[in-house]
Amino acid sequence: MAAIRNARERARSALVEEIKAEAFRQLSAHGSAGLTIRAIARELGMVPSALYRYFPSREQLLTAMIIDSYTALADHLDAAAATQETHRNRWLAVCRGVREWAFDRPHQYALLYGTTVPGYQAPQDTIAPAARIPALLLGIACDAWRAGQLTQPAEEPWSDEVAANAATLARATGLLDVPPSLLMRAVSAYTQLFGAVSMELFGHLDGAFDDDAVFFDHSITLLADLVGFRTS
Amino acid sequence: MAAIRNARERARSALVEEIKAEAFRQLSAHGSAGLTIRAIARELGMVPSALYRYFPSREQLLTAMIIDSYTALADHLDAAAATQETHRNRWLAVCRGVREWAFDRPHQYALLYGTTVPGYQAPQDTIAPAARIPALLLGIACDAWRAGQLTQPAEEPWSDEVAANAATLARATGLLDVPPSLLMRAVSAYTQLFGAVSMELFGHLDGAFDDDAVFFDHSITLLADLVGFRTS
DNA sequence: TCACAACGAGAACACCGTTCTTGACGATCT
DNA sequence: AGATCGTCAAGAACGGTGTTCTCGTTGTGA
Repeated sequence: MAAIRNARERARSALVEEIKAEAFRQLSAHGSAGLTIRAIARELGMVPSALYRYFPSREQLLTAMIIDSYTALADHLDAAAATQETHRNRWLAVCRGVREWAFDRPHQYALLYGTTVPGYQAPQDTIAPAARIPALLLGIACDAWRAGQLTQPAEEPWSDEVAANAATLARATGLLDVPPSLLMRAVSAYTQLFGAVSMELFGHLDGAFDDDAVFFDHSITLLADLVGFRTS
Repeated sequence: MAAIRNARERARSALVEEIKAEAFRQLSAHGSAGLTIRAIARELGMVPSALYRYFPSREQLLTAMIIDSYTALADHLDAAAATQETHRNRWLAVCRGVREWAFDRPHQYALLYGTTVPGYQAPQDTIAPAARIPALLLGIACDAWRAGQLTQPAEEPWSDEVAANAATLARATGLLDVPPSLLMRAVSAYTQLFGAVSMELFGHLDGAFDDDAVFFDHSITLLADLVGFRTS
């Protein structure tokens, strides 16, 4: 960020932050459907049209909130990973961190990982912050492999098709020094992680367990084993 | 269903079906945000208030659509399972059926498995049709076990907490004759399945693979192994 | 045949996102 | 210092939304 030039710009960016803060308040209180330009303006003592000086549309405000949220989640996960020594425990801490973060702010999680497709558009600005999360997980798995802390995956039937896709994945992530099969397993675990959190949060596990957290923990353990993390 | 009594009731239920059909048309064309009472009425040549004779609110119309959709998906999956002989192939066919169904009608899938609600409410009427899908998956896994077609799961560290939750799961599903660890694994696979479909559909896998279908197939194979399905 | 319930139409209410115009204010240049 | 110009908040307005209510009409069951 460039240094703040003058009072006007300072006031402007302060107001942008205030608007987002109020928007997050509305989001957590009433969900994204209740997040309304007019309500934000009302709460801030402005007139609705005034907000258009700062965000060209409701959708762009949501985009800004999505970017901030991805960043907040990624920071939260970085911090969770930093608390653990072993690779396996770092991986598990990140998984638990996702669930924790999601349940503390369900509407914000839903903004990121809930329905995002009216014909689908992921604004270019959101993809970089969003990519931090899978990158963190894959990074931990790769670090473990490099440190010799992963059990060798059993040889598996490995068709040319799968091999080609695994190679593309390696290229897309820039992780070319590890076995592609590891990357595939890690991405599978990544989808399982968010599947488990979303299914629980959105009520698809209601009534199945006494304590969903225990199932979640068991579930990420199974997947950590699948990726190959050694029990320390 | 009771027999249709008179012309009025026949007209009524026909109109209910027409409204839902038009609503599904709007849903697939413009997404759930573009699904509007007024647009449906317009298309049907009625006035908006007239629809309130048939559905007391937009939300209740959506609820009816959700129930129909769960039923359609479950029927689709039943049919997919019926095409296969071995337990493993039936399981895999169901997994592929979910993805297939979802990508044929993304908005309808999002209605079921995307963000469900501000503050959450799953109307009681939706839970029975929704439960058919996990029941189908768990049923296949249990059939395989009863038929001796599952490899024994390796002994795993099995805390009292996990055991208690597994027991609750067995009770909730009524599947008391199979190892609880199998049920836990099957539910894990269930969350992974919908995680993989949702992540792909909602754009969280964009750019990772040349062909997402290949990754998906590989992924469900990994999880089928985890559940214990023998490669035939 | 009559009374009642169900029905469609229409107007109205309170919201929503967004646009446009108007007037004031602050920063900048001469 | 004064004129100028861009930025800003306000207000009114437009077209859209879900929903409610009233009012004739019309089919149905007694």
